[in-house]
Amino acid sequence: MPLWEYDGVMARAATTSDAFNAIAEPQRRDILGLLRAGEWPVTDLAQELGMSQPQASKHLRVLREVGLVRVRGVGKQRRYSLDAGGLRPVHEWIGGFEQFWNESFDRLDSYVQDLKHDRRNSQ
Amino acid sequence: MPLWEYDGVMARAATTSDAFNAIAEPQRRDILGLLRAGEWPVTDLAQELGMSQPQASKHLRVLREVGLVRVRGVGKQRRYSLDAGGLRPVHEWIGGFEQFWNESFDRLDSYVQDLKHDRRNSQ
DNA sequence: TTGACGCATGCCGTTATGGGAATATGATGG
DNA sequence: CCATCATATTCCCATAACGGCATGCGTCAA
Repeated sequence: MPLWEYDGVMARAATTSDAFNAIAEPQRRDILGLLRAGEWPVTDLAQELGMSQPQASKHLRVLREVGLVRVRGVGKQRRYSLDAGGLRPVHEWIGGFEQFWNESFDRLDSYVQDLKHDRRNSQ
Repeated sequence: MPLWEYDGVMARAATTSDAFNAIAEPQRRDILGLLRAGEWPVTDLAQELGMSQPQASKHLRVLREVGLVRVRGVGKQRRYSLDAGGLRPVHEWIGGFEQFWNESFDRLDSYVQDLKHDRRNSQ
């Protein structure tokens, strides 16, 4: 049966396919943070962040695939650098909620007012 | 053996425990987006977004646990509302990269310059 | 109290994911 | 070509996470 006709149980969807998911992993955020300081060869980066070399490579692969880092070969090394542009969509999405942060307290406050009101009316 | 002495293979760590992970799921982002319009009872929300009621409840639970939504019982309904404050840490983290967005082109440009240079020298 | 409605949970099946360990691949210097 | 350093990939394990489905639970009206 062709894949496009498959109608069985749909399990978990792929998640390491966009910036949102890439930065959901703490270690990948650490990597990005480190890369703000400039280029890093994998081994140094792994040691600096206390992770194994394979793990570093794997995380870097994810970051590469979603376009958050770039690589450049220098001798036997592969130096990774930041490509922060990929974070822009996330920033913009979050930006759509910025106006609601300050409202939070107001809403909570009016909510509390409602509670008081209800209590007054029921005692 | 007590959990704290367990030293076997450490598998995947829990991921639905903070805002970063909560918003990594597209449907949860949809829910948050919808909640900007105000309070929503679960069923309406599920229908509006084309997801099953149980799925909506499950996603809402995650959002509740990481503090991105609030609930309020109204009759038999449970009305969910936005608690955008939880997005603030994400926004701040991303903010730490904002200065690198515009730099991106410069970096890419100098990278291209290097390439040209290398080609000139090797032909 | 009994239905009915609205929602939360539990269970199952499938896939994704992260970590460790071992191994493959690539580039460099001799 | 060969040995070596730097990385990437593969294999395996354990478990988290999603979706569908069935069911439990709480609230309200009759």
